[in-house]
Amino acid sequence: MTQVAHAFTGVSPAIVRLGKLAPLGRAEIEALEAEVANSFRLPGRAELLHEGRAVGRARLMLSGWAARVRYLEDGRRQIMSFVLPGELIGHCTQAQAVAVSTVTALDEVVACAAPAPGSHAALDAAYAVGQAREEAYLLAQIVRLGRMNAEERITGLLLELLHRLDEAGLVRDGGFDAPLTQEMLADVTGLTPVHVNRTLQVLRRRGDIEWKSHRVRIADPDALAERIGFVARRVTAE
Amino acid sequence: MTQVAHAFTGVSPAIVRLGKLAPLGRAEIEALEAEVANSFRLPGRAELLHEGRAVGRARLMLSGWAARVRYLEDGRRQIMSFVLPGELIGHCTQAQAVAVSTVTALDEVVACAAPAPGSHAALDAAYAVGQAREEAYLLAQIVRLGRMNAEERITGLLLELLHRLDEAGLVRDGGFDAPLTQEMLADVTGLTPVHVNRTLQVLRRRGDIEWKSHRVRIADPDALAERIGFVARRVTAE
DNA sequence: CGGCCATTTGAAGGAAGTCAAGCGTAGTGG
DNA sequence: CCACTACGCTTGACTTCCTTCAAATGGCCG
Repeated sequence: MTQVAHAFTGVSPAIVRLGKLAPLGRAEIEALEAEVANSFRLPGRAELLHEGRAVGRARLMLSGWAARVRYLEDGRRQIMSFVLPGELIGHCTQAQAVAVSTVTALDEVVACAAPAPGSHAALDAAYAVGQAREEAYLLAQIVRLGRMNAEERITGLLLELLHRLDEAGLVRDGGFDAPLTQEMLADVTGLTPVHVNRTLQVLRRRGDIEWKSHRVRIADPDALAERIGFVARRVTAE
Repeated sequence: MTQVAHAFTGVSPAIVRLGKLAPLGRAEIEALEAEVANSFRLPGRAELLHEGRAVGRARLMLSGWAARVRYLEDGRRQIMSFVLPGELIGHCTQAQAVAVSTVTALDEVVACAAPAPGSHAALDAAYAVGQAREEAYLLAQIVRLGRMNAEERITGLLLELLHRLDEAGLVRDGGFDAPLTQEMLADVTGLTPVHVNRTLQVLRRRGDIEWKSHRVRIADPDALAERIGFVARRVTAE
């Protein structure tokens, strides 16, 4: 973990996203920036949290993607969810907490300590909303895996990612950068890499998506959402 | 919702289970019993929470089973998780919270208001642990649906239920009562009722489980857990 | 007894998995 | 500059697990 300094522009997407969960005041932004100044960088494959080990202080993802993963004894791997810029790792209200899942960096990740809860009410609100969202993402993932076919799983996931990244301002020209290989996509959708490949081809030929060298574009998100019945869930009344 | 009174013996499993999450003192037990005295009864199929609607006060399941469900437009149904006696419904730290899933009673359910957080430290600790467990259950469900075959999904789920019910003292002779039809089991495991039926037959013939008229017995839980690689996750250091 | 619901069974089809090989491209080192 | 490697993507042939459709059986209760 190397200490590095960042210009505000480099890290702002994360704070932008956090601020959308609950409106942050001047004090909260300052508390965040103080932590951002001490952000650290992790290479791909590094572990941010290890299942069964004590959860230290919560961390805030500033850039890069991480994944909550679990391995079966015979090597099967399941990615349970992604952690994107502006999202928290290891946030919990429990004292003696132990990580329930390993969190692995998928590419180079920049993160910082999350300001401790209890000091800023607005930040606590954002944490609470963030936690509720995380739960909603897990539920959506369960529905994808339990009741959707390969096409629906992939498009549903991509639409969710589009929404989440959009909130962090990480969507440009209707597309986003994703550090995902087809194998990772298989591990998150519960499919095999081969089948993911074939399904992507169908989606590409049909003009639904473009996916080239880690850049994903969805032609018509609303139409696609309509077609597969995707809904972005609210976790809070306005 | 009819108001009914309960003898302590009728409701204790729930409190027993809650007390296992964090040691409760005399004051907490009394606060719980005060709420239990106003418990209410809901028939099967009743909704305890409706997706998209405001979450009122959290409730504590005293007896019966509930399920968090989601329907797709074409009628496909997915049960995302079960809520068992001693577990909370609608607990969240957010102010303007909105339910992220509908919760439906699977059979007759008795529940009461959960004592509000903030008044008893030990109870808050139990809530926090309960929430962490709930997350762990969702993650386990994701792994089952994403990377396990029919046999593993069913046995894995049954082992989890055995553990959870055992903590509430609801396991007798190595078995428990489950208000589940094979159709519900299909909806939770992401399979079809027909395939659940065939898989259960295999498990029965092999002597792994008995399942007759809502009574489930697992012959050798430890051996079965070993075989499919089931692990009950800790969420807290001892 | 008759109706209803859950379970069971059979036969056939399909979505996704497995195995194995062939590409393309980027990085490395002689 | 060109092997040589490594990794990710692509393709083909074949298999399997699970689904679908449809009908039969069994238990429970009015």
